[in-house]
Amino acid sequence: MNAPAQAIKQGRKWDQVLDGARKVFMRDGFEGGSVDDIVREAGVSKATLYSYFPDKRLLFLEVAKVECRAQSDAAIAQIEATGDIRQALTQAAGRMVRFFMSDVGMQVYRIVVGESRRFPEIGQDFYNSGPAMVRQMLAQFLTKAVEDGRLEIDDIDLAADQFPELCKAGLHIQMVLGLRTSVTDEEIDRVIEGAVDMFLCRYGVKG
Amino acid sequence: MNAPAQAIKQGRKWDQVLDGARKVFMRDGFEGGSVDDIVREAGVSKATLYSYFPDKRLLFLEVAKVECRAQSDAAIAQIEATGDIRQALTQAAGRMVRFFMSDVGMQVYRIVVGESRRFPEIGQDFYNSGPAMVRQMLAQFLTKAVEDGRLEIDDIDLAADQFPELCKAGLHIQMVLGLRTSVTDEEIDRVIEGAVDMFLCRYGVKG
DNA sequence: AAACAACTGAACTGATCAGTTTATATATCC
DNA sequence: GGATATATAAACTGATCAGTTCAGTTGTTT
Repeated sequence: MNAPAQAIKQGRKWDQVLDGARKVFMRDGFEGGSVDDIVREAGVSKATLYSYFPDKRLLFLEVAKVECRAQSDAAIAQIEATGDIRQALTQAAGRMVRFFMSDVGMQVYRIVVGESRRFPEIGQDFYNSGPAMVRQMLAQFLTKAVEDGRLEIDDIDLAADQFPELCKAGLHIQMVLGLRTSVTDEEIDRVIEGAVDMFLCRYGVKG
Repeated sequence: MNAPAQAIKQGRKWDQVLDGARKVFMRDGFEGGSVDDIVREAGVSKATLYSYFPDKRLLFLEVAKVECRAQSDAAIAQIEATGDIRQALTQAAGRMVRFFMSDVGMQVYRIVVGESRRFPEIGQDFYNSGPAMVRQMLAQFLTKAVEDGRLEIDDIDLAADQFPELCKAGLHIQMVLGLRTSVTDEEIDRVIEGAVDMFLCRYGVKG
C-alpha cells in the first residue's frame, strides 16, 4: 500500500496498445484493422496485447469507448447562458458544426454507424457521450431561456433535437459519404446563420 | 432478332444471384456476408456466380446500385404543387420520415456509411439516388412556391437542405445506432409537425 | 545478486474465405 | 437428335488472420 504511481495499472504498455489500436481502428475500421497491424503500430508483442485484452472485440470496444468520451469532451463546452441569445446559439452551432465536420468526428461516426449492428453497445456509448450530451445541454439552456422569457418553446425536447439537425444541413451527409473532404468557412457560416435564423424565427419572442 | 424476352440477359440465373446477394449483404454487410452464403441463398453454384461477376466487390457494388435506385423510386414521388403549402410540405415530410425510419432505408444507410471508405463510388451512388434527388425535388417545389408568392426564401438550396434534416429530429440517429427499433406514429407526427411549423415560420409569407 | 514479474519474437494452429478447376449434367436452339 | 451454351457439385489452392505457445529477455524490487 505504498501508493505506487497508478495503482490499477495493468501493465507498463497498456497505453501503447490502446494508442496503436486507436490509430489502426480509426484508419481501417474493425474488420480492416488486423491485430498484427496493431502490435506493429504499438511497438509491442502480440502476447502482450493478448495479456491485456482477451480478444480483438473487447480491444475495439475499449478504443471506441475512449474515443466517444473524448468526443464528448470536445463537443460539450457549456453554452454561455449570459448575453445575447442569438450570439449564444451561434457560438454553440459553431462548435457543433466544426465537430461534425472534423476528421475525427467524421471517422468515429462512420465506424460507429457501420459497426453498430455487430456491437450494439458501441451505438449506446456513442449516443450517450455525443448526441445525448448535446441534447441535454441544449435542453437545459433552452429551459433557462424560456424561464427568462427570452424564448417561447412548447416542446423543448423537440427543439433540442431540431437545432443540431439544422446544423448539419446537407454538409454532414456529403462529408460522411466522401463526396467532399473539406468545407470552407463560408459554407459553415452560411449553415450556422441559417440554423440560428430559423430557430429564432420559430422560437424567438415576438415584439 | 425475334425479340426474346430480355435481349441482354447475361444468363438465366442472373436475377437469382442478385436477389441472394442483396439478401445476404443487407443482412450481414460486405465483410460479414460470405460468397458461400450468397450462393446457398441464391440456390446457385459458386461457378455460376463467378461467371457473372469477376469478384465479390463488383457483386456488392451492383447490389448497392440497384438498392440505391430502388430507394430513389420510393422516396421521390413528386410533391403535389397544388393546394395548401402546409399540406404539401406535410405530405412530403411524411414520405421522407417514413422512408428514413424504414428497415431497408436504415440498413442501406448503415452499410453505405460503413463502406463508403472502402467503396467511394457507393457513397456517390447513394447520394445521387437519395439525398440529391430529394434535394432537387424540393428545390424545384420551393422555387415554384416562391414564384407564386407563397413562400419567401432567399437561399433555396439551403432551405432544401434544411427541411430533410428537420424531418430527422433525433429519431434517425437513435434508429441508426440501434437504440430503438421502432417509432410510433405519434412520434413521427410530432416530428413532421415540428418540421413544417418551423419551416413555414421561417419561410412562409407573413400576413 | 537473487527472485519475480512483465515483455518479446517467432513459430504454430485452426479456421475462414475468395476465387479456381474439372468433370458432369441440363437446358436451348436448329 | 445433335450441337452449343449454361449450370452444377465438390474438391482444391492460397492467403489472411485471430489467438496460442514457449523459450528466452528485459526490467524492477529488495
